[in-house]
Amino acid sequence: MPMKPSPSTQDTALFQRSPVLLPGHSPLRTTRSAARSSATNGEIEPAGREIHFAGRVIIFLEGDETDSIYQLVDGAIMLYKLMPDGRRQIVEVLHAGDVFGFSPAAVHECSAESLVASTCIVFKRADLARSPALMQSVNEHIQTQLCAMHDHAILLGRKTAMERIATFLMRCVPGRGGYHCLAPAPSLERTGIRLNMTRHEIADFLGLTIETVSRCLSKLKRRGAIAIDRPDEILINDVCRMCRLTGTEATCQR
Amino acid sequence: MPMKPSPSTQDTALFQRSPVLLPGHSPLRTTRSAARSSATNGEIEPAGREIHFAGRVIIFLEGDETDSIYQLVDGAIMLYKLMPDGRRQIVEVLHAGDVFGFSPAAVHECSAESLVASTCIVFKRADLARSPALMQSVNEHIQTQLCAMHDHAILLGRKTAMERIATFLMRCVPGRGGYHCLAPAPSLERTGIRLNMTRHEIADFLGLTIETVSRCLSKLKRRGAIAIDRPDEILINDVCRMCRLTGTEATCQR
DNA sequence: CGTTCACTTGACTTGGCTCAATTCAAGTGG
DNA sequence: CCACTTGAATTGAGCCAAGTCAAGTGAACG
Repeated sequence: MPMKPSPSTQDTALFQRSPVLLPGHSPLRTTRSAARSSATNGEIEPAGREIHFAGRVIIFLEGDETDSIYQLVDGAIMLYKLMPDGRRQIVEVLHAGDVFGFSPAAVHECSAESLVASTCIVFKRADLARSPALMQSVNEHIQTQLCAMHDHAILLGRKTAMERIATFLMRCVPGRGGYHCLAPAPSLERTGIRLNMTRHEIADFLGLTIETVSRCLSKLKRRGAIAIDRPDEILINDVCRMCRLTGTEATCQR
Repeated sequence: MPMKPSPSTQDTALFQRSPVLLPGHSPLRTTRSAARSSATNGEIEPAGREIHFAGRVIIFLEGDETDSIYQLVDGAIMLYKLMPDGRRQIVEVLHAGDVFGFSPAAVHECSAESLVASTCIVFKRADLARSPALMQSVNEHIQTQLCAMHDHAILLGRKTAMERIATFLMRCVPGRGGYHCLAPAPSLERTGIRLNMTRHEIADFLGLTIETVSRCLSKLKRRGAIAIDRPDEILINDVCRMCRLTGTEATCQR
């Protein structure tokens, strides 16, 4: 799996060094959330600064100095790492509740970019130690994320290209994505999903190439398993059948 | 990367269902550590139960019910997941300080087996919320582990077989293993390392086959980069040269 | 001034060839 | 006997190179 560094990946690293500041969405224009108001939505609340990002905005880069941690309130964010020669791996795709931005050092160990318009709460790392409630919330989410990484490790280490794509598509189905497929899920038959990622990003998340991603999706379409309305809007014709293609549907009874 | 499920992997899953209880090392024969003594070694201390394992003992299996979390005090433990057809992925290799055993559900999301004789402290999950100090410690370690998983994701998703092996060997070098290669490390030249894992386990950790692992090591030996004293005792002739083979040695200056 | 058409651009798809890593099959040695 | 090594054959996924498609952009025209 050598994977020649693709030029567009390189571009991201070389030419988007500074965040893409969209008018009215500057990541610097922050809103101080009511420091002592009751929790906004049951998540972390004390002393956090709320920040809004447009989609496709670089939030920070690997190596940037930092003393903060982030919790995603709404939206979707990807964390990625680059190898010196430009190979990229998207290491996590985060959703509401997920936390990010920590590293054992004073610099970020990976880069973060929003996939869609997103809202985060930012804290100083030091605040964590002071607020048990905050720590509690971070702790719970980070545990779940570590488990998700375990699942992703088996995907990257052992699954075939088709199994990876099927797993990825299942991730995007509301009820299922995360963990053990909730067998009697609300969405049994066909479901439309929105990917919010380009083929390139999907490839870099799943450890594949853009062409392999495209080919697998085409094969699924040919087989009638999915319909591709627009590149990032896909209709899964039978969710449980898709689940069976993931290679890990041990528990699903249907 | 389909990877035919190897028969021995299957055996582990099917025939070692119950922990291998070695005489005098039963995981059930636990020692209640002084509940209010000063911290044993700077790690978590309140209300934890200390447990000792011999090497090669299954600590728990994926799917086992649980309400505990573990912190490894000393030794080495691997966490792994199996696919229904027997493919295995070792998702983490843990060392002193690392925590494990959590999952979003009431059952373990992966299996744990000791690589060498090990000591753990076990807590009830509920204890976490009660003890800020405990939570603090767990939190710090889990953050580091998540970052290590990020590194492992790039290994599994983007590195070549040789880069994976080199990365793995570097992990085993005391000063280096974890994060960014500490350039002016104590051990510059040759270093002996002990793997504590079979070729099979290394393969399942790195997303390769046993033969590929063996071939890469042989190639490194032929090149004079390493000497293989015994299968799991390896001499790295030039640590910094090895580091350069990992594909991610951006910072190392030597 | 709005419509049309040629052109550009970027993302995606498809085909053909290649090769790294797997698979299969013997060994080898402690 | 089991773990590991080695060789030979196979193949899944990568790499290269076109080709398709949709969405602009802009100059020309009625």
